[in-house]
Amino acid sequence: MNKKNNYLNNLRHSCAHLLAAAVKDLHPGVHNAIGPSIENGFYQDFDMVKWTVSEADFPKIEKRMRELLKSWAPFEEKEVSVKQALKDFAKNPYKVELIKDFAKADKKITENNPGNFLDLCKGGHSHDPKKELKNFKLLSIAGAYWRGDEKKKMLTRIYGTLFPTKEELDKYLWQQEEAKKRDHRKLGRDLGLFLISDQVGPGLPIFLPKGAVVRSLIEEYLIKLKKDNGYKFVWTPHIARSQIYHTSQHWGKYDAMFSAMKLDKEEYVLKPMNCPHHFQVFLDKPRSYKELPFRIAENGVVYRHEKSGEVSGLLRVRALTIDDTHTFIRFSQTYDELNRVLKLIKDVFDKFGFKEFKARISLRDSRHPEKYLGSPEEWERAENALKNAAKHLQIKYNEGVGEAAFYGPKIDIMVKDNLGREWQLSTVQLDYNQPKNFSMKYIDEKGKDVYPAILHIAMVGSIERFMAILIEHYAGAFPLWLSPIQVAILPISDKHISYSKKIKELLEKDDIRVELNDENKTIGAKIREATLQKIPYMVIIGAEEIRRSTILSPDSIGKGSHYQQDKLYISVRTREGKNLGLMNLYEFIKKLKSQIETFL
RNA sequence: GCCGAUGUAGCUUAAUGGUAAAGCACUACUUUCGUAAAGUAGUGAUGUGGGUUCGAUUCCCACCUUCGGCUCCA
Repeated sequence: MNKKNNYLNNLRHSCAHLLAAAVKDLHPGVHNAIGPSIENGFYQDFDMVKWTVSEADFPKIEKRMRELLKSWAPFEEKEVSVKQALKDFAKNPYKVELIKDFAKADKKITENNPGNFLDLCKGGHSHDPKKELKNFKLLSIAGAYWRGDEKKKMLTRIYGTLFPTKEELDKYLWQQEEAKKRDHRKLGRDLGLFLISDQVGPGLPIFLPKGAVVRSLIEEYLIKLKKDNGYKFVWTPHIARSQIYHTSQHWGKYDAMFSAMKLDKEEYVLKPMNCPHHFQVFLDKPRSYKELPFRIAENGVVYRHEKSGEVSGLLRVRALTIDDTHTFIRFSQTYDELNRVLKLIKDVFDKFGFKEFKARISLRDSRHPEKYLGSPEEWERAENALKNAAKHLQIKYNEGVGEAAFYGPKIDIMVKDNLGREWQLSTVQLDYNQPKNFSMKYIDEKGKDVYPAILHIAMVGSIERFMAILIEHYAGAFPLWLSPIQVAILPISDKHISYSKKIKELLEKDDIRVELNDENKTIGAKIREATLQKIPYMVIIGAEEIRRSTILSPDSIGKGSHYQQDKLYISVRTREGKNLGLMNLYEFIKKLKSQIETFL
């Protein structure tokens, strides 16, 4: 952590003390637990005992914080004995627990008291509270378990943030507002993309016609990309005998599995992952080394029992579609195949306008070889293959030692969206374990049976989650190629509808997704609606356009085949509000096509 | 799942222990309009199930939905 961050963290952490002081001042008898600084602010946990606190109390608490701040002096840490500390905090069971733990760990115990508020703290504070702690704001309230342990008591957590200057605080609050405006749940409704029905159930999104267009465009793109690069698509059903997950060793370890159902006399479950189904494809017949790399893919729907409190919009759902890919390789092919996959992943990011990304490579903890399957040499080779492939493609990465699964190392790729937020999208996992569980083997040049390695690949992860990320990334204004409606045709009055219909037909003939607004509304209202719907282009048609066109009477349009696109005129406006003026249909279609090809 | 908040029409919001208000949207009619909201009228709602009460959308209980959290360690 750099110096600047330390300074900011110290201020935020100090502000948590101030919050604790204010709440205890309002309700003597509550216990303050811990109050660290976090990524965008700080929090303070309380055991409210017999009181309650809600966001409605924030103004009152903030006011008290400001009052107390007036009398606060610079923080000073004072080392005290265990005995003294236990005496000072005898009434606070959380502090007592901490003091005892620290004593056991032989840590120094320090206290501070910036202004009639004694607290236990390791240090790292403001040297000028009156000045430095001014620009804070309480944000939200939530429950959190003491020490993050769901078996322990639930405390009340108050979140807040603080910045050194008012400008920085305001900027942060503005960014939060902006993120709220882009919230895919709000845009999903406003733009008619998807809905979540109470009758169908939480975490089970339904895609409306426009959302379904976006969804299938994403899927079609991924299918084409993969097909063009040697992947064969398969299709697998959504349930399987429970036994298959015993074979894969997921049973009992994977807690998001839905309860089993009885069919005839046997137990079946909804599939929580596609892997075992895909393995059946490999197992279909004896495989030769000549068939490797053996690549199969499917946008496979899986079902995961996410905790009820964790489902949210499209980000966390219970029915999701994974752009799943399994590649069976021989060991010597690892590096080449990784290179190939990572390159494709970069293509995907390009296509969707993610300019910044970085990777995390999860490695084994070499001090504990017993925790991993396979020999240290195999691991060494696989890990190096991952690192070298990332290096070769100039992907920045950091290493997570000890984060690998027991069956192989992996690489996860995170992208940065247009608001600067990071999302994990892709994952490529090496697996030496499942071939053994399922007895998947190929026959090598010498006629010997050999276990392949498997690459588990998801380029965008869940299509639903990816859509949520895209909606927020683009703030609902999808690039032309991905827009559910690409062109809105807006006749000025109903005298111009017939000509508009012809234009619509001609655009549709060129595979442009068009919507004709023939409602009885003013042109201003139609423009407003199309703009709010974030439709990239509006085509405005009135007397002027028709007059300029070679065919003067709307009735004559389409009669005979003499019309030509370059003789039909339209006016064009963009969703950004730019008036592109009069142009003929040929020019317009050419413009659209070229823009679609460069995926803008 | 747990803690807290929440639930009024398709959306955004109002009000009340005694007929639930409005804007947008929708429907009909009028208007035929030139680059971000034409006019008039109409349809439409208290999440579900219990309880208290003469009477509940309002108070109480349970359930459900949605939202913020539950990884960040004095």
